[in-house]
Formats: sequence, structure tokens, C-alpha cells
Amino acid sequence: MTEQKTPPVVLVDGSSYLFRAYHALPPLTTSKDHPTGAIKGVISMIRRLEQDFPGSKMVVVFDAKGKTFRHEMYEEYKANRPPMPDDLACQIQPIHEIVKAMGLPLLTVSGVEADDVIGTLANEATSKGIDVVVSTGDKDMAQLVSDHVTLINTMTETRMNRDGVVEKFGVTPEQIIDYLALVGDKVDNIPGVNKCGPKTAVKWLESYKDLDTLIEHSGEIKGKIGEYLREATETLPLSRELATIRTDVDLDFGLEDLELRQQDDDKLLELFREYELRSWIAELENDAASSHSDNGPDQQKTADIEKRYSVITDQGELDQWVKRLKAADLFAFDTETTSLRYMDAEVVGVSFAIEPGEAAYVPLGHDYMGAPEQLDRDTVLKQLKPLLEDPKLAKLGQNLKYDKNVLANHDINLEGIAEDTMLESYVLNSVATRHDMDSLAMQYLGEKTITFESIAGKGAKQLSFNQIELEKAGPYAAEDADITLRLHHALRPMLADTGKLASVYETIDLPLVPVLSRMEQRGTLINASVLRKHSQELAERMAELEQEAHEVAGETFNLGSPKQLQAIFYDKMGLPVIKKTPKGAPSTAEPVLQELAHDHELPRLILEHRSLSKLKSTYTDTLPELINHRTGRVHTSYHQAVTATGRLSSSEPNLQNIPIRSEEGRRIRQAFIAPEGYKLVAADYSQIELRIMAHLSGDKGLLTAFEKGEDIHKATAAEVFGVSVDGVSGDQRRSAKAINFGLIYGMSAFGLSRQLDVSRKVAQQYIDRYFERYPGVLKYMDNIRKQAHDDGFVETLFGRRLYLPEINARNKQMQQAAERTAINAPMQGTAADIIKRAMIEVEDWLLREHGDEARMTMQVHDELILEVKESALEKIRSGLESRMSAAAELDVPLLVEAGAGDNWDEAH
DNA sequence: ACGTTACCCTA
DNA sequence: GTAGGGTAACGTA
Repeated sequence: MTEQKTPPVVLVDGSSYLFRAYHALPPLTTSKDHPTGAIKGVISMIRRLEQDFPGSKMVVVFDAKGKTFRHEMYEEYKANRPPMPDDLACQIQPIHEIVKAMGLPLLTVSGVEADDVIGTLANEATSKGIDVVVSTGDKDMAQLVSDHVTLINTMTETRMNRDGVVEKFGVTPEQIIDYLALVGDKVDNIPGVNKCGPKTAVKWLESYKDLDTLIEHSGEIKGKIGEYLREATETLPLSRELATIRTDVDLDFGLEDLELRQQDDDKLLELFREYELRSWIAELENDAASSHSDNGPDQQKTADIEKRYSVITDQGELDQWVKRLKAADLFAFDTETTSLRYMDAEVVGVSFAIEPGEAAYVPLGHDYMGAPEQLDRDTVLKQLKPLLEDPKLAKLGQNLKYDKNVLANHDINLEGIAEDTMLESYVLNSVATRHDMDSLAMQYLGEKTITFESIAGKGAKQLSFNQIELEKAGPYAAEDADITLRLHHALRPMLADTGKLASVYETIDLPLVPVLSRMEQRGTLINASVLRKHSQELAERMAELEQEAHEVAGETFNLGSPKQLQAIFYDKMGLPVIKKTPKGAPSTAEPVLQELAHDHELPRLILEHRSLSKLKSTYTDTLPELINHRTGRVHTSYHQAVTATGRLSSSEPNLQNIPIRSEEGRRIRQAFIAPEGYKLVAADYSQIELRIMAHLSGDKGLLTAFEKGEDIHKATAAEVFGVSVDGVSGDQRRSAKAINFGLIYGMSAFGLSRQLDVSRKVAQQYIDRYFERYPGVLKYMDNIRKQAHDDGFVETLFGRRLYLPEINARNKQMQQAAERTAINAPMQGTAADIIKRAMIEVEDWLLREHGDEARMTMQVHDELILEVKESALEKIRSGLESRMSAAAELDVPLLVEAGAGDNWDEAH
């Protein structure tokens, strides 16, 4: 039996969460444009802590305005920090008010930082024998950790005790200050030791225990880094002092003065309404409604919705649920399966939710030793089939494409896909978050969900769902449905409130789900024997190259190892270093070897070997292995919530990077074939991004060029180089093409000069000349940059948003990168929207009119690939072209070029 | 066994 | 200069 302990006092570092929430969360605003992202983030973290530490005294500490004693010690302290952005500053007051209304003591002490207040209170508590939990996102606080003080990062859900500090940093809490002093801090402008990072600091502290001893023995440290250490000996004591959190601040109050007060519901409701924090409003209202029946003692308030999860193994109970599902306006639905790979997956159970907090799991295929008797899978699926196939019964799920695919394995055609939380989250903010359910629950509901790993384990020993005990599987699966439902309630209003996002979700991403599902299930046909033969040829040629390379080098080595290549090229042969990798090692990348190949044989051999090895390992070896035994075809996965711009991505295999540029590579495309009696039709949008640029910018010259159907690169060359269209040389056209691509990518003179191998000055002249001839484009580029800076996001033609959190970053490089994204995203994203619209339309048309004659099988960003019956070839080709062209009404024609052939190479 | 780095394939 | 995914090597568990 253990002693009943006093609950720990919880000290919350509000300021550290303020910044993190501001950067991590999407730039949400109220309908009156008051930003709320940081409010939401900080408050939901405090609420989580209230749940996790019931009965604890909690104190929330923020930095006060103005300078602190550290500035007096060191003028340059935090001199690198930019002023707080306005849209963060204006959220501080509301947070303070909400914290107060929640009844929590709020502290801001001028002249010191929040850290010091926390350090002092922690010190006071431990001296009285009370344990302390410090909630912070700031690693510097690790110095406070002791047997009685732990850290918790409520954002990342990690707790750190003494052992945790040692594990994370490699030094004890007592050594953290010295560690921080050595490493320094760019943001706070603490100098530290030049070139000394975490690794070096840990190494030194391991050998010398503390900073003073290290300084005494600094003469023993060899090499350049030793010199840097000796250079820093004068500033190190200052660095150490700056890094030290004070535990002896003279506060005019003590812990006992900081009382929790009763939460002021009325005030809180008013604040939540003002900042439109909908889910919390609903919760408060519910609490108020139910508080009469709640006559228990004044406990921790029930921030959680009461959860009623059931596991159904009784037919009567299932019937009750089915009845309710049929009557519901919308129900959440989830399948548990044997595998994440949709082609192999079988249903292990299904879960449902209609009302928040209430959910049911119906286990159907748990087959571990001693599993309880369950309802018969096929019988239940048969019972559910009419329900799941009814397009009028609206279903909600998280990534329903997967569920649709899995159900197809059981001959169920899921229809009525009405809402999908993964897509809601993606459309709301494609960049700021991952869109898996666990992340979404944390972000939008402030709730930690049961992870699959926690019930199934991980790595090779991970169990599949059918092997998981019902006691664990039930809550997990039911929670999936419940969380999905509650997420939808949180996300859907946000979509409706934000520009045209709801329409992007409703008319583009959601209707695409069944289209992609069918494309995935259809798969594509591949000639495995051609690929295997190709693999063999590649292997032979590679062996020759390898032997030659070994002879030339005079030693054997692994041609695929950049490290060994470096040793041979730069250490042994002494070749010039043309470029370095990001980590500073001399690069052996393709353009470098290309350059070196002028004077040496070895780089050429490596280059050829490398390109063949790439083709072999990525394509010719792998693709045949991915052929499904049941269908004889290859089934990719299209991911709808991955890219920042709205494009799809493809994996296992990635069909969007099948080679085309080299002859050897095209042989791989030749292995993508049509079935007997069919041809492959490949239709692609010609110059779609440039056309979108013409449309968005409204530039007269560009619009005219496209209207006349001119060769756009030639037309550009004629303008930039001042020659007639007929007089454009091949070189001029090539340059113009690079300029046009550069424009789409947010070009700089530097980038263009490298691409064209001309001086930066010449590149700049080209750019200037271009903008002179196409002034509308320049104006558009300027506008879009300005818009990005003002709004923090850019939009596609259809209103899909891309947030650019780094557009106003202090780091100029980051800011410029964000500007390039701002320029590129509307074009790339609009193109993505257009082809998605085309896919929905084409699929609908084919299913309606040509069910057995043609089917869409692949999408590669601006290209659709279909299998078409030979007899219907011309009809389908023209219908396809016209539908793709009509997928958007632009001020320029959308030209589509479609070809046909026995394989993808021929069709393209 | 897992994560990171360097490299390279596509639009 | 934009946006992705996959592989081998390599370092750390």
C-alpha cells in the first residue's frame, strides 16, 4: 500500500505556449477577423492540464512587458528577437481574461521572466515538501528538474523527470545551465562557444563535470574547437548567468496566497462567445444544463464529455443500432481491418457514432486465443450492406476512401460519403498539421486519443487488429467513431466560416473520394516479364561498370556509397570540390559528377552506374513485386491530404514519378500496358500552369499568345530577345522556356543564371526584359506577394487556401522561400483543382455512358490515363479532351492533348 | 530496428 | 527557383 500523496502544484509557463501555439496552429480568426489561434492553443493546453492533474493547485505565469534584469546584465540580450507580431500581441489580453475567468491565479511579474517566477515558486514548493510539475515548451527549464520537480510539455505530450533529462540531453539537470552556456542561444543572443553544439557540450561535461573545471582544463582541448573554447572563456560566465533561471526572486506573495477560485461560467461564456470558441461554448452550455442533477462534491469539473462506448456482440443490440443509423441525418463510421494495405485488408469490426460521446464497436473477426464469441461477420455485413450502399444515408468518416476500398473486398459499395474529417482538416489548413485522427483530436478537441501503437505495439511485433483483445479494441474502435463525429462538429463550422473553403471541400475534394477509390481498386496493368528482363540487363551492365570503376580507381568500393566516393574523389584523387552537401561534405551529386566527367573517366562510370541502379532498384525490381496476386495488377494509393498545394500524391508504388526523360527510363513506361482489346489513352493539359498564370494575371500579351495557339516558349523568346517569332533560335527558345518555368517557381536571377549557365547580370536582364514585355505578370507577382504578406495565405482560383506561416519570418531566407511558394501555389494549386474537377466529371461521364468501354486508371498531376476499348477509341478520346478542357472557364483556352497506344510510352 | 542523409525520379 | 516519393547507405539503438 502506498501513502496518499498531496497532488503536485502545477506551474504553467504560459509565455512559452503562447509562441508555440501561435506558430503551430492555423491562423484562425473570428468572423470579425480577430485572431484566435493562440488563444485556442494556450487555453486548450491549460484545460488539458486541469484534466490531467485533478485537485492540483495550478498557477499560470506569463512574461510581463518591458525589460528584465537580464537586459541590465547584458545589453544584447534577446537583441535578435523581432517585436511580437500584432496578431499575436492582441491575443494576450483575451488569454489573460479567460485564465482569470477559469479561476486560475495569473502571474506577470515585471523585471523578471516567467521562467524566474516559476523557478522561485518551484523552489518554495519543494522546500515545503510539495512536488511540482512545470508545464512548459521550453527546454531551458530542464535545469529545474529534480526528484521533486518534473517537466511536462502539454503540446507534445512528453513528461521529463531526472532520468528523462539525462536521456534527452545527455547531462544531469544540475549540468543543464553549463550545457546551455556552452551551446549558447541564437534567439536569446546568448553567445556560448563558437561551433559548440549539443554533442560537444555533452562530451565536455562528461569529462569535466562542470563549466569551471572545463575552463580550468581548457588547455587540454585540442583542435580548432579548443581554440574556440579558450576564446570564449571570458564570456562564458556571463552566458551561464543569462542561462540560469532564478529561484530566489523577491515576490511579494507566496504559494499559499495563490488560491484557485470558482470558475466564472458567465464571464467565461461571454469570452468564448466573443472569440467564437464554439466547442467550449457548447460544453459550457451542456454543463449548465446538467449541473442540477450533479449534486456531488465540488470536484474537478467535467471538461470531458461523458463517454458511453459499447461493444456489441448481441444481435438484438445491433438491430437497435441499425435502426438508429437508418434514422440519423448523419452517422460516423469506421472499419477496423487486418491490414493497412487496402487490397489485402479484411474487415475485423465496424464502429458507429451518432451523438457525441456515444459510440459502438461491433467486433466481427477477432480471432486470438480465447476471443469471445462475436456476431458472424458475413451475416452482419450482409445486414449492413443496404445501409452502407444507400447514397441517401449520409456517412461521415476519417479518410473514408480507405473504408470504401476495404468494404469493396466484401462486395460492399460504400455510397453516401457525405463528410470526411481528414479532408475537412486538409482544406482548412493544408500545411500546419498532420491530418491523422490522433493529431486532429489533439489539435481541435484538445483530447489525447488511444493510439494504435499503444494497443498493438510497434515494429515487427505489431499485432494486427484481429489479434487485439476486445477489452482494448473496443474502446479504441469506438473512440475512433466518436472522435470523428466530434471533430466534424468542430471542423465543419470553421469551413463554413472561411471564404470559399466549404465549396472547395464540397465540390472538389469530397466528390473525388469515390473516384480515387475506384481508380485505386482498378489498378493498372504491368508487363512483369518485360521488367524482369530489363532488370537482368541492367544488372549485367552495372556489373561491367562496377568492374571498370574498380580498375580505374585501383581499389574495390561500393559505387553506391556517397561517402566512399567522396574518399576516392576528394581525398585520394584530389579532385576539386565544386559543391558541398548541406552538412558540409563535398557533394557527389549528379551535376558535380557531370562537371568532373569532362576530365576524368571515373565520374562518368559512376554516373551511368547510378542512373541504372536507380532505375533498377526503384522501378524494374520493385514494380513486379507490387503486382497483386488476386487482380494481377498494380494498385497505388493516392493521398488526398498530403501536399501543401492541393495536388495528389501517390505511393506504393508512386506512379507519379515513372521515368520519361531518358531512353532507358522510357522502357519502364513501355511496361505499363493495356489489357487485351484495349489501348491506353493518355491525355495531358498543355502548359496548364502558364495558362493559369495568363488567366490570373490578365496579361494581354500572354493571353493573346495562348489565344493564337502560339508556341509559348517561342513567343516569349521573340519578346525577350526582340526578334520575330520565326527568327527565334533554338538557344533562345531554350532560354525562354527556362524563364517561363522560372516564373512558375518564383524565379530569382540567381536561380535562372544557374539554370541557363549565364551570369546573374544577364539573367536579371532577361527577367527585366520579360517583365517589360509582360507587365501584367509583374503586377500579378507583386500583388500576390503583397497579399501573402498581408493575409498570411494565398488562394487558388477556386478558393483553396495555402497558409504561409513563414511569410513574415525574421529570417530573410525563410521569408523569400515563402514568397516563392506564394507565387507558385496559386498556379500549381489551381492546376490541381482543375484536374480534380475534370476527374470527377470524366468519371461520372464514363460510368454513366461508357461503363464497359473505358475506365480511368491513373493521374499524374496534369495527365489522366485511361484504358479504352479499341472500338471506342476515337469517341472516348474526343469526349475526354472536351471534358478536360471544360473543367474550368479561363480567359485562355485549356488545351488538352490525348494520345493512344499499347503502352504508356506510346500513348504519351 | 529505426531515423537521417544524400541522391534522383516525376510534374 | 515549386510540389512530391523511394532507395541505399550509414549511424545509432
